[in-house]
Amino acid sequence: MDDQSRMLQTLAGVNLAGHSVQGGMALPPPHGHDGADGDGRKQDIGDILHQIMTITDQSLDEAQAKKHALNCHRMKPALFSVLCEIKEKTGLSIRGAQEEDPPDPQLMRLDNMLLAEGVSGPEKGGGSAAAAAAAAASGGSADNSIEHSDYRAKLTQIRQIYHTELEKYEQACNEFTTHVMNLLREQSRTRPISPKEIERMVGIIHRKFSSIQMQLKQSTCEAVMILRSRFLDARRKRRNFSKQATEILNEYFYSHLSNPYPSEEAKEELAKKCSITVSQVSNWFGNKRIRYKKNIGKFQEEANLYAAKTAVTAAHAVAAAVQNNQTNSPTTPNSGSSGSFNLPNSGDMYMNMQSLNGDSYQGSQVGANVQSQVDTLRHVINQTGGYNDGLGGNSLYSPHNLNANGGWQDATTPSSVTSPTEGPGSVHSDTSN
DNA sequence: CCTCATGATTTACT
DNA sequence: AGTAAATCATGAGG
Repeated sequence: MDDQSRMLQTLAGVNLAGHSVQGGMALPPPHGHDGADGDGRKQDIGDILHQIMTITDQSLDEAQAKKHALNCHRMKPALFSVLCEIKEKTGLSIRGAQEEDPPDPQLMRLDNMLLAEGVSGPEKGGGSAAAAAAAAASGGSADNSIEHSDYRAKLTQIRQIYHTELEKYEQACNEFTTHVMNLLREQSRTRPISPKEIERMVGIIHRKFSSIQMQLKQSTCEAVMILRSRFLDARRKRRNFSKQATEILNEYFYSHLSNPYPSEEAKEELAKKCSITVSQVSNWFGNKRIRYKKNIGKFQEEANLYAAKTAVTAAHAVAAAVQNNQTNSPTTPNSGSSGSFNLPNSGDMYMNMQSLNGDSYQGSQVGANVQSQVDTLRHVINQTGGYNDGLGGNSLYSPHNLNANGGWQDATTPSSVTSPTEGPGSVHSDTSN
């Protein structure tokens, strides 16, 4: 105790020497120390410190009286300031390092996720972004609208709970902070509490509350994840495409059997025609290709069926095209329909348009394509109704489209497409019938 | 209930 | 990023 008081005394002396508290020191000393200024002050401060140090040893009444006396002491402001400074310095040296904590990566992750899911962030979102994304992934057809609204409703519920809880915590945090601040301000009249210390205390409170907030965010994220996984599970519940859609897809597939890889535009077009999404079209073609390749025999009948169908459609198209060729200048045939892809039902020559690796055909190529279409028709029409369903090569659709590796022929140089004597996609057979 | 068909997902590859 | 291949999970028909 004595050592401590001596130390404090020294510190007080040192600090007081060069500070604004000097103003206070200029006042006449309380106990009539009229001697040398420096010595008198030191003695004075020493007395006060001694009183402070021994205050706990005294009885309550006595201490109360002393406290009051100290409070009223004219040296009090100066001493208070010094003590604050000492406290500040020792305090800072102790926790200086942990004062500025970096942004918690986990909290950032949670924040990002909540933002992405539309739980936090602007009200308008309301998870619609996430729902829309999920909708796009799930197909976005009308069938899923019920599930989407359900998902959205649940997400909104989570969002509401999250926000009310967050608000509650924030309010509690603010109330508690102001309470503590008032308390500290009040105490600062009797204890050396600097504004910085109050600030630090507020920081501590905020950190405590933010940890609660993090828990809230965590559980909200969990809830969203559960909801999402359930929604994704629901997505798995598949529904067969409509007969019409399957027909359209099959028609395209079998008329492009040499290269059944629709371009992005073709996929979009098919998706529109079938009222499904592009990814569903991709899925369908992926499944179809692999299943066709695995068991060509099984698909033979189907292939022939669609070949006949396509041929009949193509007949109309060719007839129209030929007529068109006769009326138009041979140098610019059919230039009007360039780039568009139409399904056979529309009566257009979509097969030709769509050939050549999905590139839009050039006007000069149309002549050749028309020619090939005519050839195709000659073969196919002759064979209509006469196809066999054997597994061998004597069928309308032969597995010649697949190369030795089991893959489809190189799309960039499909001989069946470029050859003017063979229709696109080898729709016709090798005249085995 | 069983089986097959089929849309969707996952994984690995390029 | 697009695809093949394997697999999952459900729908439909018997």
